[in-house]
Amino acid sequence: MPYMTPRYDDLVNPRPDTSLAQRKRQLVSDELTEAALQLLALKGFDGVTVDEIVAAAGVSKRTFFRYFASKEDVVVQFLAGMGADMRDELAARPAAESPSVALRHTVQVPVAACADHSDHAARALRVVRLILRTPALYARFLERQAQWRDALATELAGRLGLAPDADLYPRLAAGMALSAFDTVLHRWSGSEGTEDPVVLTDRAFAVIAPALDEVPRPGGAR
Amino acid sequence: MPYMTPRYDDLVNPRPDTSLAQRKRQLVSDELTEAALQLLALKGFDGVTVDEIVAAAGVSKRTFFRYFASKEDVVVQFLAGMGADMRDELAARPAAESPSVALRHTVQVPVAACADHSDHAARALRVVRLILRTPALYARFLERQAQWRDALATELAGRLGLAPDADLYPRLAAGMALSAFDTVLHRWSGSEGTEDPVVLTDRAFAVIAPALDEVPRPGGAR
DNA sequence: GCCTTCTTGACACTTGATGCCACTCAAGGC
DNA sequence: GCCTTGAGTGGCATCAAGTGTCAAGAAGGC
Repeated sequence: MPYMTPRYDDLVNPRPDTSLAQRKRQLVSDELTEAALQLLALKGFDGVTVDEIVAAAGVSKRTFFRYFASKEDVVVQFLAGMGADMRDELAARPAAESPSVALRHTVQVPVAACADHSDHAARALRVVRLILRTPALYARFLERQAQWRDALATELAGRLGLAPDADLYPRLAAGMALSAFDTVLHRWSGSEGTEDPVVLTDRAFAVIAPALDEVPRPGGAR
Repeated sequence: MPYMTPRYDDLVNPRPDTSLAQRKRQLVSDELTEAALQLLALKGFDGVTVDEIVAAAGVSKRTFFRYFASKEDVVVQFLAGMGADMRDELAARPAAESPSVALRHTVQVPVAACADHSDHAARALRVVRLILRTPALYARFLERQAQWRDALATELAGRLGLAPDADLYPRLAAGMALSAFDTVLHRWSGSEGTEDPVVLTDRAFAVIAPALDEVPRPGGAR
C-alpha cells in the first residue's frame, strides 16, 4: 500500500525555489487538496466521491490518482512528514536527556504545529476532527502511527545502546509516547481547540514518564 | 463503518444448541471463513478476489457480503470478541488489584487464546502474521484496538473512581496496555511462534507497570 | 523547426461493495 | 394438506475506487 511522496514540508513552509514545472505541480496539488478538504468537511468522507472532488478542482480523475494514492490519502498526507520530523527531533535531542524528556519534546513537534495561533491552527483542527471521526481515515492514521513507532523505536534503541529488536523497551516506549500523542489529539479535538495541546502533552507525559525512565541496562534482560 | 455481529465466541467454542437454520448459517460462515483464510494465507490479501473465495466456498458473492461487511472483515472478525472479553476480564478483576496487575491479566486473555497448544495456535499464528504484514488489515486491526482502548479506559475509570473524560490517565493506561499487546504480537509473529507470548506479555508489563501504578488520586489534577 | 521528456485527459477495465428482485425452504396457522 | 410468512439465498445491475493504456499538449535542449 505505497503512499506517494510526502509533501508535509511543502505544506508547512512552501519553498519558493524549484522549477516552474514543479510549482505547477504544486498548484494542482493544492487545488485538489483544497477542494477535497472543503467537500469532505462539509459532506463527510463517504458522502463525497472522487468525481465530485475532481470536478470542483477542474482536473480529471486520472490526475487525482497521480497526486494521491487513494481518497484517504488526501487527508492523511497532511501527516506524512510528521514521522520524519519526530524522528529527526529525537535524533537531535542531547544524548544526556532522559527518554521521557526527549520523547516529550519529540511529540511536541507535531503538537506545536497544530497549536500555533494562526489560520493554520483552524485548518489543522478541522482535519484532525475529520480524521478522528471517520473510521477509514482513523485507521489510516493509526497505520501511519505504527510506522512512526517503528522509526522512533529504532532511533531510541540507538540512543540507548540497545539492540533494536532484542529488547521490548524501545518499541513500548515509542508506543507509549504515541499513545500520549493520540490521547492529546482526542482531547484537543473534543474540546474544540480550547485546551492547549502543548499543556495536554506535558500532562500526558507526566503520567507515562515513570515507565519511560526505567531504562533497562544495555545487554541486560534478554 | 458497521461491523457485523461478532462470532469470535462461536469460533472459539461452537455451541451445539440453537435451531437448524442457525446451524446452517454457521456452516456457510465456517465454509466461507475456511476458504478465505486458506486462499489469503496462500496468495496474500490483494492476490485473492472475493470471486475466488466464493467460488471455493460454493456460494454467491452476494451471500459473502451478507456474512462479512468487507473482505477485510473475514480476517478481522477473528478478533471481534476479544474487546468484549478483555473488558469483561477487567471488570471481573478484584477491585483491590493494582492497575498493572489487572490490565496484565486482561491482556493475557487474548494472548492465552493464541498460545494454547492446540491446532488452534497454528491457525492463530497464520492469521496474526497475515494481519501484521498486510497494511489494510493491520489498519483495521488498529482501528479495532482503538475501540478496545475506549472500552478499557471507561472500565478502568469506573474501577478507580475517576471521571471517564476528566483525566488523561485511563485512556493512557489502556493505550499502554494495548501497546504492550501489540508489541507482544509482533514479537510472537516474528519469532514464528517459538517465543511464549504469555512470558512476553509479563516482560512487557514489567516495563510499563511503573507508569500504570502511578494512579492519580480521584478528583486530583484537573 | 525538431526532438525528448513530462504532464495531462479520455477511455476502458478490474474489483470491492450495494440494491433489487425472484426463488427456496422451513415453520406455523387454518 | 395448503397457504402464508419470513429468513436466507442467488443472479443481476449498478456504483465507486483504483489502474493501465494511449494520444495530445506544453517546456526545454539541440
